[in-house]
Amino acid sequence: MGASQLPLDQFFETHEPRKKKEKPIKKEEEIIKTEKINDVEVKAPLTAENAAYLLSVEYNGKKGCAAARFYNPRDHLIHFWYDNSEHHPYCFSNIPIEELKKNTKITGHRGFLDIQTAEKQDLLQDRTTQMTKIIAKDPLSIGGTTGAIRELLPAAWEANIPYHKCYIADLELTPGLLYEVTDERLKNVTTVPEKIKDEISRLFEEEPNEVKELLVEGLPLFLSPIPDIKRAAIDIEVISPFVDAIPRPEQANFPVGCISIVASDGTKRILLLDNKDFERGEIQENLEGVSIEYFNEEKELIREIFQVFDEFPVILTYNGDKFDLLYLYNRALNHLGFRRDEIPIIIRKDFVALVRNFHVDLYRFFNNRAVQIYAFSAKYKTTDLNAVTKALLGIEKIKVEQPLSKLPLLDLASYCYRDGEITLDLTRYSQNLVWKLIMLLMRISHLPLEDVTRQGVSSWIQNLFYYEHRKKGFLIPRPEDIKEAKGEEASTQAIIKGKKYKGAIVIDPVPGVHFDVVVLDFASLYPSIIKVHNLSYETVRCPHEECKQNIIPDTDHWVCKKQRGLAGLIIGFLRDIRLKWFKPQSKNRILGKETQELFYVVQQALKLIINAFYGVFGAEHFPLYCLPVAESTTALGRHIITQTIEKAKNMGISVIYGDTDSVFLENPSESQIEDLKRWCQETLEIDLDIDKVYRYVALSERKKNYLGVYGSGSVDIKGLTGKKRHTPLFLQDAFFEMMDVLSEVKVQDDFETARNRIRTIVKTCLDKLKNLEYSLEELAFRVQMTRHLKSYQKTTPQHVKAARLLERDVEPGSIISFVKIKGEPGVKPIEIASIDEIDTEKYKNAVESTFVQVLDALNIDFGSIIGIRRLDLFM
DNA sequence: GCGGACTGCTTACCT
DNA sequence: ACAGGTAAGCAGTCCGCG
Repeated sequence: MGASQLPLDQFFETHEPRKKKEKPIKKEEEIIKTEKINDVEVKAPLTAENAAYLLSVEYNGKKGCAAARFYNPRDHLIHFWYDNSEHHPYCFSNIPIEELKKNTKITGHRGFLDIQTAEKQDLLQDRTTQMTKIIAKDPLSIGGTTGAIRELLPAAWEANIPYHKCYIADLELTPGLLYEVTDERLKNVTTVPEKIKDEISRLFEEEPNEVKELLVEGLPLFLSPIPDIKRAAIDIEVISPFVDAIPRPEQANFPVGCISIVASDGTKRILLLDNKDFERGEIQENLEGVSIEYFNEEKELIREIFQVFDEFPVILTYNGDKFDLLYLYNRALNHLGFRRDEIPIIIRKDFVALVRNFHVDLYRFFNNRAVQIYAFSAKYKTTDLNAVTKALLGIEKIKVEQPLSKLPLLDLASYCYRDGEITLDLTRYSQNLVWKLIMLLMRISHLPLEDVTRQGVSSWIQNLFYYEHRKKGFLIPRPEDIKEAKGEEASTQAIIKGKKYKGAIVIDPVPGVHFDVVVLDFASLYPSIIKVHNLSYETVRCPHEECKQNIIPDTDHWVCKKQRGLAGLIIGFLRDIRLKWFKPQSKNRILGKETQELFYVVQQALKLIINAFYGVFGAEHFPLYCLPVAESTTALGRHIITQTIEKAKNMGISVIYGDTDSVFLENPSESQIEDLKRWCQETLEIDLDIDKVYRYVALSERKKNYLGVYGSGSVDIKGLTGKKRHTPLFLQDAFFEMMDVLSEVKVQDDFETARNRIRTIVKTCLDKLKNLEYSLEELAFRVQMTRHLKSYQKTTPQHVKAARLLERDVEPGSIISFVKIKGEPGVKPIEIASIDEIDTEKYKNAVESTFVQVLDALNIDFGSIIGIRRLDLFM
């Protein structure tokens, strides 16, 4: 297959002219130096029989070159490979080479190596341009130190790309794929089953060559087997005398009392500091089959865990970057007298790494908003370990009644073990779904393992773009180049104050109950728009006079008719291969469970990237930020939904609601649906699909707020207060009781009985409230503190008021549980409130407004439901 | 001095 | 550290009120 003849040499000839073998060929040992972990170096070349998966590239300062790390699935070890292609860091200047050669500051720079001319394609101007390539001995000489080469130039291109990413792009490497070394070169040896390759290729027969090239490049990423890399989760507990304060990893003042190690090879260990002041307690149920090892000295315990780090190619933690590994490092170095070289941990700028293998902090991965929303449909709302495992695995952390530092040793061990176990399981459940997802995202973004799990979607997409630029010989524009070429003015005005441009539209709902509602939506609307309308930073407001007539509706922007835009090309390909192959085939039983599962994860990974594409063009910190692209995308989106609604109305269909990319149709006939779909396909070139069919939908006049009941009786609740996570539990419960009632409604007449049952629910709820039969926990509003307590300067929201009454540190992200009380200050955290302080009047209002949202839609008056007299009585 | 109208801040949600 | 749009509740401000 194509990828097995990776055109490295060809690449170097066209884009990377290299001095022809002036240097003596290195001896094999030097070229293929692999290291067995534990510092025992062995020669284990990456041969065809010994091929290994590329996991990362980094710059090795000692050796002065790029170092790649591979996972060998046979010995489960990490192997190192050092660059032998004489690749060096570089950047570009637009100053002619002769002139630059005279600049002695540059040619005399201590890191200066060479200077060359380079022909590059300038996409913004749509022309080729002569650039001067300045090559340096080390990355810091290009940038990152004072007086670096990029600072000596009036303007430098491609000077801000971290060297390891640069190396990956230039050698066209794909982390996550299988490599061997032949003829002293890294060679991708991934193979794709011929049959599948042929079938997919057929689907792309009509596509232009550029797309076919992407296909050849892309298929191995999606189809090659994903290694189930041996990995261990670790979790540490610190014995602190302070009950409420979480130990500070920077200080690491208290001993590490317990460490759990739970690994994919079946390893189950607990390392315990045998503290004689502590009660031992009894062995817990979940510790069966776990090896519990006692240490008299903390130093020995730490030494043991450092040893363990070397036994596994990948160490998993949950928040290890900010806590566990940082704590271990500082504890070992500053309190236990370890030498730096005895600690296998490196504190890097943005994360904590391991010297010889990999540290994956799952907290950072699950905290990624795109992962949370697109991969896991926002099943977890907060990203603490408990919330995530509860949502994904159905398992929770062990609940403890007393502070951790007061627990008997074996209870602590049990608690710690569970944390390790669920951390590992997060990567293992559903046939390693999360692990496979990570590996696929690595391949698609071409980012190393440690980067892809920590960086956001903008960085994934940035790297994917840069990779394609380098591969095609396109000059990567600087942010200011894009700004200058496109202007900074938006041509639309946002509805929300402080936003940069206008977004989607939401159709005013037609209030009331509507039976037999069909919801149609445009499949990945924004990605489709970007593809179909050729939107990209270089094509929107392109330099050609003749394209200026090609206006995007509702804006002053135009789009290129001459060149295919890179964004549209890439996203179009990713979208098409997902829709045409992976999504349908993931449901194809004939392929067998394993393949189906792989395809499911692939389409999930693609969805993640695809959905984020539009957003990054509107994000100022994205290096290819281009407001006109984002603005054109939403403008076309508005145009498309508006046209569709117009058409539907002309066809006599009643459109009762719509939001961004969806239209709610009341009781349309099948032929009407078909006609509308065909019209969209033919006129707008975007596919309109049936998303869901409701038995009935209840709409109020509020947007983004509705209730739909499916034929099966299950209820879809959108935006209603009763479902929001800060709503007190007693109210959520009453609300869901009402939902149960509504799910049984089949025809209009059923609302009569429903109404009576709802009346009972509301009355019971209000009665229990009046008699204070609810607990403080049930009455608590649970609101997240998104920032540090002191940062609330402008106003003091209630949850902040409550948090301040706690008189302790409250970490950003934590949930404050508070109740509303009579008199000042109006709220109290449940920790210090008592039931007789409750302000029932305020709660009554909350009950009313929650129910009113639904009753409004059913055209039922809240007063009538509980009876006006009751309301008076209540007060 | 106080309440209503208004704006702004904050959170949680929708697409 | 991907976007904008909407709802709700409260905090804070301004204005009128002989």
